[in-house]
Amino acid sequence: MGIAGPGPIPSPELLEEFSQFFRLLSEPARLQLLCHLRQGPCDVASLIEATGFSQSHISRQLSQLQRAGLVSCERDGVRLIYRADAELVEELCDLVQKRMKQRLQQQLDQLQTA
Amino acid sequence: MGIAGPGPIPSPELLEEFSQFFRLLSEPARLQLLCHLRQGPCDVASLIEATGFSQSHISRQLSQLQRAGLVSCERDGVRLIYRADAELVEELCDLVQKRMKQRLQQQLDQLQTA
DNA sequence: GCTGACTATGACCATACACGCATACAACGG
DNA sequence: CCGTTGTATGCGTGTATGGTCATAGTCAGC
Repeated sequence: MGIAGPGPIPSPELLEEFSQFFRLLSEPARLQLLCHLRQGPCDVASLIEATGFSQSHISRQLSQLQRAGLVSCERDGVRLIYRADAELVEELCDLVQKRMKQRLQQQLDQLQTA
Repeated sequence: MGIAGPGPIPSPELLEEFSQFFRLLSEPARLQLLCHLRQGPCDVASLIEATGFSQSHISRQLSQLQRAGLVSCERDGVRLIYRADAELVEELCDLVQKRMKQRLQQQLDQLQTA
């Protein structure tokens, strides 16, 4: 009885929450930041260096991820060290990736039988 | 070694594909359509009736979902019957929902110990 | 072929938001 | 206390896209 399973249609509020969550992952910049942080905790300077984004942009994206609980940070003096919190993102991406492979394989098969 | 796991940072192209996929689910309207279709195959008129969206809007959203392989359709005379294809969406939503419960529970616990 | 029902698409507007710049705020060292 | 460094935020801009209306396309029956 998940949001997308058989059963009553979820309330607009619930739909809104789900969509907001997925929206977080719908931006390459944020996914990129999450990928870097999955390598291990990281300070903002490294993220700037690695991604090429402006400091302000990164700050905003990280705070969004933090509000969703996907990322947390601790101070080291004046710097902030961020870390990726949930393995949820990995699981989600694994599912999508599996599905992508599947679809590509199907298309391949169709080309070969034709 | 998923996109978000430890290992090399995924290419921009891959990040873009993932984000596009998640973007599909980042819109309440599309989630709503998916929810309805999970109840069973459905023609467009019913979707219009159920959601209150305009015909053109629904048509666009469905074609987006179709391109991603989340939905497919067959003709019944002049009408189109759509059906939700992947259980992927359900799995994704289940994961997110599990995570949401978890976070809410944590917040509850914090309130009770304080 | 013509008509009527259903669906897709082009044109358009309004809004959301990514992104950068400048600046204000916070924390350490002198 | 003041300068330096690092982070957050107000503001402006450009772009993407949700949503509607009008219209063109598609299919079945007469």
